[in-house]
Amino acid sequence: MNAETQRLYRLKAEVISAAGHPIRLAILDFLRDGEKCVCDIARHVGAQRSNVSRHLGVLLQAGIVEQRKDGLKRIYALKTPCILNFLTCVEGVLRARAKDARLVLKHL
Amino acid sequence: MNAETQRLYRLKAEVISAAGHPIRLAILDFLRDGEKCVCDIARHVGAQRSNVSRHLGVLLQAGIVEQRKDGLKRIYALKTPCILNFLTCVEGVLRARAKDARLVLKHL
DNA sequence: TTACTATGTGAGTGTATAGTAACGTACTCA
DNA sequence: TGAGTACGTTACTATACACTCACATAGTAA
Repeated sequence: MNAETQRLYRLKAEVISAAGHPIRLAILDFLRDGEKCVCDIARHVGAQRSNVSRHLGVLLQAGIVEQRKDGLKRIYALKTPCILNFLTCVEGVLRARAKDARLVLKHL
Repeated sequence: MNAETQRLYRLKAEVISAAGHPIRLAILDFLRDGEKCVCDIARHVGAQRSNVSRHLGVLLQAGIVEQRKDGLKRIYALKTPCILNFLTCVEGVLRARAKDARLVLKHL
């Protein structure tokens, strides 16, 4: 594996791990129905505003969301909604995990 | 957002962040063409075997890969190949990022 | 100007994660 | 039985990350 390939994996990992946090996931799911301001997002996910602001910064830098100013507010929106499709696959993983867990229980 | 929803986001984030590491991403990409043993994987990604073994443990626990024994070797395979579809979306994100970067450069 | 609102950011702390080296285990073959 | 191979695991250090508090900034409205 050459350096260029490694660099690409690093960039991809950056994007993926930006989505791999409970709060950021909740944010992405919330943005599914349209753009929102930080205050709404913070209220919805139930976290402190400064913390949410940081998480939004991570998503913004990863290129998953985009931002625009509207007076006092900053409005965030999904930039690449295909991220949400991925959640379907993740749910599949969780379902398979749950099934395995049930099988283990059965054989105790 | 209630506790159950939060728990679900935590579980999903666990799966996603399991994929969000350069080496683990390289492993998943390598498993695309079929099951492999740890020794082959370690050689391919160019990391220490013990390190690769840990990363495989993370992927295993997340339910993304599965494992079987074959004599001395442990063979790992993708359990939910839909994970790879996601990489297409991630590449889209990176392309958009690159495009933005070019635009910024143009206006310097 | 002053007060208020929405947001971002720096500093500090605690926790989680990555990587490595050394050791233990399980299997194979002579 | 003993040597060798393919792994996993433990213990350790270094680094990264999440969270909070306090403060800075920018717009708004009186």
